[in-house]
Amino acid sequence: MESRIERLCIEKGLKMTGQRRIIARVLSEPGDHPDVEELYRRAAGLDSRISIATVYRTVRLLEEKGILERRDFGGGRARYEPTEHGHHHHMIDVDTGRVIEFEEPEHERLMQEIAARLGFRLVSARLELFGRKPDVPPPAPARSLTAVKPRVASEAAAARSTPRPRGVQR
Amino acid sequence: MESRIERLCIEKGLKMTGQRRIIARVLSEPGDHPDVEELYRRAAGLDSRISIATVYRTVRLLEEKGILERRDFGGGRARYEPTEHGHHHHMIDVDTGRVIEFEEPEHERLMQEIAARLGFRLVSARLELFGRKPDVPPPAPARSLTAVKPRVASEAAAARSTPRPRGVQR
DNA sequence: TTAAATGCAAACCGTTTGCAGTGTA
DNA sequence: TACACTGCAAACGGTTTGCATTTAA
Repeated sequence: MESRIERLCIEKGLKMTGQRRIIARVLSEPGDHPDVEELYRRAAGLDSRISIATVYRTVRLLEEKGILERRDFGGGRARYEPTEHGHHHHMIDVDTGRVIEFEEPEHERLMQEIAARLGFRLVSARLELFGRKPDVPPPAPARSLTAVKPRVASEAAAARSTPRPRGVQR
Repeated sequence: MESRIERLCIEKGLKMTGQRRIIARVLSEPGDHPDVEELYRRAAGLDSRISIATVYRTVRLLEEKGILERRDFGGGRARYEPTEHGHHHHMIDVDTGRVIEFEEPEHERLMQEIAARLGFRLVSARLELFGRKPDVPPPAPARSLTAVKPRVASEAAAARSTPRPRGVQR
């Protein structure tokens, strides 16, 4: 079965290698925003003949072709999502790192207005809301936004990513 | 003459070394958001006995003390500004990298509302507008957001920083 | 057949850190 | 005098790249 992204690659004239097909398939999984390492992990799970260099080259190529969009939610790693849905923004759960997308026409209009007031033509915009579920108290070893994969030397660096809710740093 | 940040350092019980005093002074220059290299360049201009490791350690310490805030406007380098003024957001000129701060109460309210609608208590938020002056056509060697200091190997990386206006990559 | 894609390992860049020496309080 | 701070250089983590090899079209 041919994934959506695979189809787009073919349309753009890219060669569909085995590795590319796997990566395209993983990227077609809906509703998440994996970083390159996560992508690599999932892809390697399907076919171990994939190197992380290929994953990096592929997401970069796909971004240049307009098939993917790169996001930066802090933590020092780029995350990717398929380009498809219109303008949308992100609500990030600071406890789990989960990302929820939303659209907001009123907000769209307001941003145009602000830019115009400052004398600019709006090229792009980024709105990210960092929040916490009020009913669920933060789990015991509080997992911060960037705690997806525990690391050693750079944990501090990850925890310091912008914006960091006061009191959650480690 | 004692800078605002220097005073805050003393209040927090930090030792005021010559290097620290210089860095504090540079950081007190109003209305910009330098990255560490820029900070280092300016500080070294005032006193050459400053190493970049000290600049990194200082901004980190000052961030932990709540005196500075770290920003990420893409380009792979953290930028810093003094913590002082209330909630504000940023309009970034994609041609020059210049940053304009603004406040917007209506927007503040809207963000609370969106978070609540999604079932979250808002912890923090980030709104960044990337724009271009409509009257000034992009200068010949188009200076992108991250072109503050021309580099060699990582120019491509810098140009790919989120969000990147299509057609301005190099 | 050939240009594009890959794997490997080394390079790169921003940032952090270990250690021995320096300077503030 | 004690301990925070500093400089240097090496380490680190994410990302890119040179080169020889493989592979889709």
